[in-house]
Amino acid sequence: MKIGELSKTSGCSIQTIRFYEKEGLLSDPERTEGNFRLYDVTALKQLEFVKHCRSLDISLIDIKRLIDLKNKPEESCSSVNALIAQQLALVKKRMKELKALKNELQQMASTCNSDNTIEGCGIIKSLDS
Amino acid sequence: MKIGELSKTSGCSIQTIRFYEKEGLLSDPERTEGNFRLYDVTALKQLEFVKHCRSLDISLIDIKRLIDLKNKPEESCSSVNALIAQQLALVKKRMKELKALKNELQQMASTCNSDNTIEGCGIIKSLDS
DNA sequence: ACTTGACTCTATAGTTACTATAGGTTTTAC
DNA sequence: GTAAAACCTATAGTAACTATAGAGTCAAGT
Repeated sequence: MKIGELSKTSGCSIQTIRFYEKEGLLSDPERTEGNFRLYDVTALKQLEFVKHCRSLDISLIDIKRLIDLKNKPEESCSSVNALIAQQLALVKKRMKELKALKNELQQMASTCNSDNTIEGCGIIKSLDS
Repeated sequence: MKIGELSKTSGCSIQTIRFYEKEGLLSDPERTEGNFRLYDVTALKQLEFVKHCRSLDISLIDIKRLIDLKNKPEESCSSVNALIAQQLALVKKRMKELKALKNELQQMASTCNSDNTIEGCGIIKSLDS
């Protein structure tokens, strides 16, 4: 299949596919005589692997590491484990931050009386302090 | 004070201060004869306003909007309210996403037996599916 | 008076993960 | 045969900074 079909099948935009290729996350595809990229099911699977990792917010560099690890099936998977654990720690940290944000924003929102002018606005006041 | 002192007092890096100025979040400061930026307490307050907004993950564009609103003290503060509400919605949405991420990552992590090889690694398997 | 070092200046490039565009080529359908 | 659709590469833009290069300014010490 050509890139347009891969794009539709995978749900990745054409530019994103070309971008992943340039970043080394997808192997260089075959080309037609006219230089069009040609993909097979293996390429689709590669792309879906990347997509799944991205949906977990794993960075492109880490995805590359995972791909490299995948290609060494006999090695220990402790590095895979470590990578996922690190990702999990990152997510937990961000969640904690967002929780604090949410609290402050809710607190602020509650101080705003929408009949008021900006002059007396509780939100602006709390941002100023 | 000069930019170095403002940087230390505020906790913002020098480059960030210059960047905020270029983006119009801080008013253009006085200059010494030798073209060094000169700040006063007002500038420090402006910077702290920006910093506080950023700590709430409010985008620079929205901070600019808030600053513009601050300068119209007689207007209704409903737009301020709307902006904060929108920010809150954003944070809530991201929290929901992260919660789902966390669950999947935890689920994945639990399938990894660190004695195993990559070949049999449950994490890689779930990423492949 | 001179030099050294700390501080500042502007302008530019790099970061992440894409998205969008320009300008050109190839293929497909009628 | 031609027009539209799909494809190609290369480059610039996004957000919010951070880092660098190369130059100018200023204060202290000799």
